[in-house]
Amino acid sequence: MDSGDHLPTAIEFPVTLNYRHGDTVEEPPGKKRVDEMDFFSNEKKRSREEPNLDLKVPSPSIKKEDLTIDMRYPYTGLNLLTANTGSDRSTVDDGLSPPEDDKEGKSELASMQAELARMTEENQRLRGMLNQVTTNYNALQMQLVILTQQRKQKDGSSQEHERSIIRAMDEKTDGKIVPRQFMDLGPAANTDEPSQSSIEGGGPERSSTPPNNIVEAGSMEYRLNKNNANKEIVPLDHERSNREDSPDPSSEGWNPNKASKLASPKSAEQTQEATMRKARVSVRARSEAPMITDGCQWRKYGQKMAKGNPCPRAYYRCTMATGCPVQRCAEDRSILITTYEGNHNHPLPPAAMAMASTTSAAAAVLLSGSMSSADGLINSNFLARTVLPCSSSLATISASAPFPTVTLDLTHNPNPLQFQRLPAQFQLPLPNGTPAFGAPPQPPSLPQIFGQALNSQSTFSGLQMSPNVDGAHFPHPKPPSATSLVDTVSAATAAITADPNFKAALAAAITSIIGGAHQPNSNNNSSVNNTTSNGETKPANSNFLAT
DNA sequence: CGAATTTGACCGGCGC
DNA sequence: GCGCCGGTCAAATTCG
Repeated sequence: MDSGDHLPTAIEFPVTLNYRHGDTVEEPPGKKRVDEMDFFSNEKKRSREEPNLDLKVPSPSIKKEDLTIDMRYPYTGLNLLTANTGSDRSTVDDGLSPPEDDKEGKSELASMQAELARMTEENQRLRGMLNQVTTNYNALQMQLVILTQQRKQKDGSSQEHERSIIRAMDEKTDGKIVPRQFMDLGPAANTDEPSQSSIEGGGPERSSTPPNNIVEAGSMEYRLNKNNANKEIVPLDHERSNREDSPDPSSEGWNPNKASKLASPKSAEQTQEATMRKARVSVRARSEAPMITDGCQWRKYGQKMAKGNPCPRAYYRCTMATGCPVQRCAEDRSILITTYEGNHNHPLPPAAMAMASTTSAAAAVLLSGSMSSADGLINSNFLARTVLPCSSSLATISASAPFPTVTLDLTHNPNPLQFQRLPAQFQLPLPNGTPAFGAPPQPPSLPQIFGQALNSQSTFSGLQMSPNVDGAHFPHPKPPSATSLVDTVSAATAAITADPNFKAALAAAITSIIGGAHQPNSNNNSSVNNTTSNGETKPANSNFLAT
């Protein structure tokens, strides 16, 4: 990340949305939905939280033009407002202090001025600290670039270049080599059988879905142990209050003993899944359609009005096993935000694998630096640009959410060949190019590109579909050897077209494959595919739609 | 009539 | 301790 992109740059004021609630609502008189009540309570609270922009100058001795708002530390809450009072305040009758309090007022003024001076000094000190941090960051980035170039000169091959970048990123983290999930090429014990309930049950209904499906999707959360080379995981239930991934190993959030107790023998494998579950991949796409058809079966189980969002957030659960929270974008009803969370624990149909590879790639990029919230995000953002060199506007990474979230923004159409005509129903065509539901041939979407890339490269062992895949049989992913990995990357590189967006997409897919090829089946439901789970956004119920 | 959706209620986390 | 809020449950309703 560079300082310009990710450092907070402005104080954000709440945005008032012109939402005429109830335009399309026809409710029986006397009946009030809870969501509606929620919304209005939100409105009420929002109005309370609105910043008062009418500056009340505390004293006539302080002129408005003397007020300086220092926005360089917008999130620190320190010294945001400084005032140059100029003259002696006691000479001005502010109407509040009776004349007999002049002495007391003077002393109060003196103390305030002293405090003001202190704050100004602290402000300058913080300013200096920020400058130093920025300088250090720039120096580190320069070192990284130099290191990368040196390694590139040593070995001109593109695959070595990619690996050197990754190695450089590893070395950048506190000088320690931390194994990356997509570089961990150890053999995968990926021989678990598919979930019986998912496969032989012929697609379990929610009513018959075992409770562990729900638990697996929503209740069990794990935290990655940054400081353990084996990437042991800690159930978050035991330290939920420390979810913010404190980088400090001595902090309460990280207890090695607790971690070792709680981690299973297959901790490394579970870490893969845990990190994938921990990460969220948000996909923004322009769509007026009610839902994304990504090949999976989703069942709506709830809908809520999110705070500050005129569009309702709908919740879907994969009826094949997994669940994901989803929502629709607030600022533009034509934009669909789909948040994917967790892993499928069942085979995916080909169409679903395309999207799964997309989200998995994004999650891999995100989680490649997930050892901590601090350097992890730095690394992630760097990797987002390294692995996805042309995706600065395509992929963004956020730490604001409870889970680290990478957002794939498909709302921009950088290349008309690829994105010029997203159908009204945002569909993910089948990998063979046949659009689902008989839609006419369309330019490929990003996930479709992934799917085609995957199918065109037979060496892609991770997400590769067998040539005779028919949707009823889903091959177990084969763990690639180190050499086959190089071949894979090489083959993928050779397949990259001149289209930079295709390059970025393919790079993401490669990352996905490398990172997920050995993704274990560590949970009881025996995940077969190395993909992230898919959530899917549906449009809000028309009764709730804002206008 | 079974499946899917809707929607009011409930629960737990979290901030004040 | 209380209230807000996100997420989930489950009964009621709708749909095919």
